Amino acid sequence: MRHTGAATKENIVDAAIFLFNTKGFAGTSIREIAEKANANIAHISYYFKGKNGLLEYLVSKFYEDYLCVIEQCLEQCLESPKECLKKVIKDILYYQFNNQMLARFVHREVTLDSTLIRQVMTTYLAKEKYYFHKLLEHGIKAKELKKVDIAHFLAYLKSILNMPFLQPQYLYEVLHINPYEEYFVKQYHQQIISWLEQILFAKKEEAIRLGACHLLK
Amino acid sequence: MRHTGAATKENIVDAAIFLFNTKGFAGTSIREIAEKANANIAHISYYFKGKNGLLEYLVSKFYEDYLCVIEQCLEQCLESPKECLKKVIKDILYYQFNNQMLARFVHREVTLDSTLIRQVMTTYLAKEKYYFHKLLEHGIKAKELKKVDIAHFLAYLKSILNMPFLQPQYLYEVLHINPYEEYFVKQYHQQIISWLEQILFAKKEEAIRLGACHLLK
Amino acid sequence: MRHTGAATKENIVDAAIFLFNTKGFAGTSIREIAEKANANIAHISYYFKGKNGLLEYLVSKFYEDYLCVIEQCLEQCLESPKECLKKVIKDILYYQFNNQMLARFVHREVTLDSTLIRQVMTTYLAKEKYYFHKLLEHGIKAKELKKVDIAHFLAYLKSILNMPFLQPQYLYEVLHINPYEEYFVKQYHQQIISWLEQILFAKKEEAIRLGACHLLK
Amino acid sequence: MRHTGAATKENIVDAAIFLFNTKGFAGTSIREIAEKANANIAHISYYFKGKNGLLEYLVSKFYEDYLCVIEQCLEQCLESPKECLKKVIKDILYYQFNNQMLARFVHREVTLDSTLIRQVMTTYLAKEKYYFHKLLEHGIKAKELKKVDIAHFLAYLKSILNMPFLQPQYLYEVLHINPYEEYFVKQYHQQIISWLEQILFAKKEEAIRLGACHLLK
DNA sequence: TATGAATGAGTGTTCATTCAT
DNA sequence: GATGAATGAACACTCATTCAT
Repeated sequence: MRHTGAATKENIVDAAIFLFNTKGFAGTSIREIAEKANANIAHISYYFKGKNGLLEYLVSKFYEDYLCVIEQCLEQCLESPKECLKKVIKDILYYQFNNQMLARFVHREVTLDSTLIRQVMTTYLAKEKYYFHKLLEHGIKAKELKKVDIAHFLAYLKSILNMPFLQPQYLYEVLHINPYEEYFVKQYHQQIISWLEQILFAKKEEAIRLGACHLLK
Repeated sequence: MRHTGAATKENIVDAAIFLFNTKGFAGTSIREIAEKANANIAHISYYFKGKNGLLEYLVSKFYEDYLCVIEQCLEQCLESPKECLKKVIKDILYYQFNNQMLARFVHREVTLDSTLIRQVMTTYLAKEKYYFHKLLEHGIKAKELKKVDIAHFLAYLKSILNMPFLQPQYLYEVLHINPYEEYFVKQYHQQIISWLEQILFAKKEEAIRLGACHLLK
Repeated sequence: MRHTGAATKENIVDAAIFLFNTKGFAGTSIREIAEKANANIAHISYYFKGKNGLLEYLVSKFYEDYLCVIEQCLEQCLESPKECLKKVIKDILYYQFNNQMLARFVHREVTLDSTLIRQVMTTYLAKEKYYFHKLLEHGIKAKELKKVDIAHFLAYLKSILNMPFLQPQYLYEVLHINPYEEYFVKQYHQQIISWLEQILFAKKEEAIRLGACHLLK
Repeated sequence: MRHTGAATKENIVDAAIFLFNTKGFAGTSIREIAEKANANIAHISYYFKGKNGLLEYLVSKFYEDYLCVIEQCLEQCLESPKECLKKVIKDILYYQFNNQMLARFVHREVTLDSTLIRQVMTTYLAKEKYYFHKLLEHGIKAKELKKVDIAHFLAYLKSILNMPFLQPQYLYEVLHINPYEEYFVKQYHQQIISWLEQILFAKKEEAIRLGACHLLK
């Protein structure tokens, strides 16, 4: 049986994502991938220049699309920084939800020490940080956002944005939250917004109320 | 040359933690561990019943000590749930800080799908959840804590408690925060407390102030 | 240097037969086989799915050809059961003689307790027994053969058919019979026929003679 | 728990016989033996000078007792060579029946090529051959036995004497004869005697009858 | 371009033995 | 004398990759 190159490549990608997600990169052999993809073992080296090439391909794919999502947001968002941040958060959540297996695998693999990972750090995550940094800065200047420590806040934001996709089994089996159905993202999104309302977003009402109080004195 | 068992065993554990932390469990060979530990390869199977036995040993060790930390807190904390929660958070942070490599490795490995992980989930993490659940419930009843969705809050809390230890290189290389020096924990601890003040802890002052305001009307 | 598959495979089979014959299956390592066959160690797993696969292959090969020999005999033998039996015995002897090393190894290995052996028992040896049983029954019915206990006779026949190939060194070193040269088979074959003449084959002459005696009375 | 040396040694011997019988010498590890014998692994090297020492011990034990059986027979047998031969055969059968596992293991191991086996050949089996040879020679001289080729007859005799103990599973599973119960030995013994009556023992009756016939002419 | 065959390095594990106690 | 710990060699096997076709 002959496969068209494109289909085979796609099959390999899908199989790799599934297996890397489940068993980790180092814990998966290209034999397993080829078998699951109904492809020849040599295809992997052929298309992706080896197992590591496949890893690079998938990680890059994830982060490139990821950055695309952010960039599209930033382009469209001509409104306030706050609304823009809200949209970015929502889009990132849905992007990760729609690529759950890839997301889990990449987020896990990114915790290792390797040259590939260092590259990712300086290429994609630095860029991501830049976007967020700019957005937050603007928001703070515009007094839409509280004066928070940006670095710490980013650590905070990243951790809650990634957590459900890095540890879905914890949510599912321990907390009895099902992160695989769409209802979850909606709910989790609202939750994050609610947290940000308290932590990040400057509260106009309170300001007004306080002002009112002050006036009464 | 004969080594004493205890020292060799400890060397293996240390080497394994270091290497698993750096390269992942599947990415590390027992030969590397033995070499780094200046031990015989057979020692690993001898002491830990194979590579998987070593994994189980380390994961169990981490979580047992982890639960110990929580349990000791709960025993000592006869004060308010809120203060108890604060102490638990602080102790967990410092426990993870003092076992950074082990923590990173375990948190990463726990994102895989395997029977070992499932055991950990149902054994240790279920217990941890139980402790937190009880604490939060009490706090909410006592009106020291806001009425939050406990499951979602736990996801939130866990993610920010673990994040710096799971992804220290992100902090270090992207955010330029150094998570390896003690100053970081102190700061991060305060940060978390500050977040919780806004999200979880019922604000007495505000209540009073609001009350005062009300009186003024 | 690349070897053609067929040649390498054959080399492995030959080396394995030689070494298993000499040192036994469990006493031979695949390294030795690969070395003797001038093949890569991985070839053995590659061609035969592991050492056990190689064992199964050899045992099956032996018994399949063995049964073939018997079946061909039975097909051709349209004469008397007695003559057919004689031919089967001769062909089995020569088949084993021509595959001495394989025969010794298989006969030895078949004395172990394992699932493989049990399969052989129920697959090949049961079939062999069926053929012999049928043949003997016919012969007995036709009064060409004496009324012997078939099961016991089969045990007897098998033991003398296999013995020289299972224990050639006993013949050679203790009895000073050389079972490796063709002269031996010829002689041993005659010997067996002579034994069967006395034990199994109904003696026409005697019957006649006795009859004659009887007439004389 | 301390074992007395003698008991431990016996346990090891029993365990070794059982396991060697089942899985073969090379297929059994001293760990398994020690475990089954509830003994320390070091005991085996300690008592028997290693695994090979244990092998030698068991093989020697088997053949020494085996020769003892024959020698006792020969001493007691002051009657005719024929009756003596009958008794030897019976005693050998029962000796092997009473040491089934050891017999199977030794008979199997003796089909290998090794220096140990060569020693056994020249030490015990040569002696056995000598006894049988003498006995047969006497019998033939005394015209109690037919003039048979002694070497071939010995091969024949050995094969039928050993077969049920070397391949009990063939008897059991293929021929549906149970070689493990005492009834079998009795029956098999009679069978052998019956075969020998036809092959080896000079037939007085026939001689007489023939003579009678001759007279009648 | 696509692929089955081939490969040597590397995997985790088990081995029989030795040694200090 | 008896034994638990220690050991290096060997085990069967799988790995990712390469190569000729």
